[in-house]
Amino acid sequence: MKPDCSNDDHSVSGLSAVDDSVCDRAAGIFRALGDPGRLKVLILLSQQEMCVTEIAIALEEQMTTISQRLKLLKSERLVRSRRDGKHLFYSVADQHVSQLVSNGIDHARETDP
Amino acid sequence: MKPDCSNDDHSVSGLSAVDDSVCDRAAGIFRALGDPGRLKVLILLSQQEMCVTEIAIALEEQMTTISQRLKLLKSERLVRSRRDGKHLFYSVADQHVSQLVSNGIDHARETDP
DNA sequence: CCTTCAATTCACCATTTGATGAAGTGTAGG
DNA sequence: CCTACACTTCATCAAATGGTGAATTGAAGG
Repeated sequence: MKPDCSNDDHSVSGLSAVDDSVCDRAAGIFRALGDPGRLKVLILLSQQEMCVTEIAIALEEQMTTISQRLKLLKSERLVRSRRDGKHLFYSVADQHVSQLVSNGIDHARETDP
Repeated sequence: MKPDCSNDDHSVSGLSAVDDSVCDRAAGIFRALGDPGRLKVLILLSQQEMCVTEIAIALEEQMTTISQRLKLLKSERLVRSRRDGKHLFYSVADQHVSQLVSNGIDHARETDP
């Protein structure tokens, strides 16, 4: 039974008919970005490829903490890693990710402090 | 002390020098988007203005659940509300929000299933 | 092989989160 | 004013989350 305020549907943006699995995946991505610690890692990696120790030093955190964050970011395919000798170098998975992060930061800046 | 893998900084994108408070705010926004339930509400509202009851029916959830989600989304300034008689109509705060959601969905679709 | 450095995994903890039902606002109509 | 409807707030609780130190894996170099 429809409530008396119901409106007839007229889809607008490219957001109509979003598959549940796609929705879950998108939420997973946003969730991964939704922690200041992980976001800082991504901001760093948007600027340059870095190894775990470097990130830990830059953010003044324990290496194990950074490793955990990277694990989650990687499980959402937001970062990639490449081994070089003893080091594992991480970088943003693709330009799309930096874009997403950048958009979020922009929006954060635009809405009144 | 620098690790032997250290690289000289050469900022690239518009993401260098991100204020801590901005970072926290951006993370807050992403966190709000990072739940399938809330994301579904936003996807609905990206298409049209709706009252709480309508949203609850559309998503087959309890009204109190939807109300809680809307409260969080509003606290992050992702949605606006407007009263009309007994009804409270909610809509996306601005086009930027739909854009952000849309980008996330796109990214979710692009990365292999 | 043995040691060292880099990084991950594991187990544990406190904290946060999200749904839920009961109770409380607030608006309109009789 | 009193009732009905629309919605929010509150308190509760199980589940998920994030950081931490100890133990583990993995790659050089002697």
